[in-house]
Amino acid sequence: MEAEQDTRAANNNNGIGSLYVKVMTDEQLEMLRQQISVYATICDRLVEMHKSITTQQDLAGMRLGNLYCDPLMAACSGGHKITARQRWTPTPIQLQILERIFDEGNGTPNKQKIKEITVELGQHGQISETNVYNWFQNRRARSKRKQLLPSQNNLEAEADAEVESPKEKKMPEIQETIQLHSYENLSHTTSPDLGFEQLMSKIEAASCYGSYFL
Amino acid sequence: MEAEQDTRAANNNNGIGSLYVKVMTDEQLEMLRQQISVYATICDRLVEMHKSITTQQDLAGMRLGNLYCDPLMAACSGGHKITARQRWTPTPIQLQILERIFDEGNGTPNKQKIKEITVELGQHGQISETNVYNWFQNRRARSKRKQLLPSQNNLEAEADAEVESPKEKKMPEIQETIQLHSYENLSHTTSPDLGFEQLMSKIEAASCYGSYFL
DNA sequence: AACATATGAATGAACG
DNA sequence: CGTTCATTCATATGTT
Repeated sequence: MEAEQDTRAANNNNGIGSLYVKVMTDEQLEMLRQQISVYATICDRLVEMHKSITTQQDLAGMRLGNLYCDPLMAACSGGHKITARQRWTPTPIQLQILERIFDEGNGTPNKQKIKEITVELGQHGQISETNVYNWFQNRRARSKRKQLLPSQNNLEAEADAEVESPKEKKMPEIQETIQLHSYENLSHTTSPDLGFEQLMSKIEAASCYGSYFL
Repeated sequence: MEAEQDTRAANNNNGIGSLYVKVMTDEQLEMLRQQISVYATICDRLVEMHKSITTQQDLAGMRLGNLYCDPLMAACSGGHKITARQRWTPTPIQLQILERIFDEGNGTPNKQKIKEITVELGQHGQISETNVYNWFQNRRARSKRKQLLPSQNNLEAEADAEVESPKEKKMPEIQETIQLHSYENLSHTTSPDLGFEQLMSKIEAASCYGSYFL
């Protein structure tokens, strides 16, 4: 298919019959082909990987956590984009109420209380008991944490500040569960699968070509 | 397939378009551009997914075959400290097995059972009896709680959970490869990585164009 | 667009 | 066992 159009390339930018056709040189065309086929290959490989991995993972049953198919969502804003929000966000009013309840002290709301609160907040927006529950959990945890780290500094060690918390084992059994690792490091240094790195470099190459054409 | 003649004909802005060489019309060029950019986007997304997934997996302990440095590690003075993960995270395979056992009913595993399970899971990653014990405790508690808090509409979760394959396996390393379906379903509605399906359809679309150009 | 922060949610562990 | 804590993950939002 790339036989005889060299000639065209030569005169493709004269203003002749105004625009009539844009032509590409053989080389350009060829480059495009390569690029596309590279992309196609990469995609296939990636999809393959993704499937095999997710199959395993989903299989495990997890990872399906949060889907909010709020029935209301459909109703919201006259027949338009279903902005399926993936996580609940308290409305200002709800937040206000929550904060008030939280400040009232009274510690952790029990189940009954949560139900009540949920009902109350429900008048101001979609909400579930779980949301309320989580909110209090997080609120408590984070307010506590704030107290503890007003001025914390470490020159270099990043995340693992409070590393060793000497845990006592209550179970009479073996509790040799310590597991090492910082996954950041691992994932950066050791590639999970060899093919991936190669793909990445190919993608970069492709993008490189791409910058010319796109 | 049908395209070649047609597209040329489509270049009708001027009759002169009939340069009888293989050039690309604006439309074709545009199509190519779109195709490439689609591929680029797809690749990016896929790479992203892949990374996040493999990261998780690493996290989950896939890669910690090489273990924990023990108290010795503490002695590793100086700047380099291998950060130890403080809490156990089941690998997908372990999770799978645990879920299976849980679903089998049989309530709370007794000590003996826990020992057995621990041994079995130990083949797939570091784990202790305490971990197993806790896992069952939590699993039970939370599944019970879920009944009481019907608010969150995870309508699917249940159904999917029961799509368990009747396939029986004794060997823990057998991978069940079902449930791609449920994954896909989830993706259709709203899923954490919403987009995979869309990507797939785009890829198909791209391949479609591709069949012409490539 | 890369990076930072806030926060909802998930979950292992611990407590009473 | 039921409940709570602590940590982590993921996403939404904001900043440079």
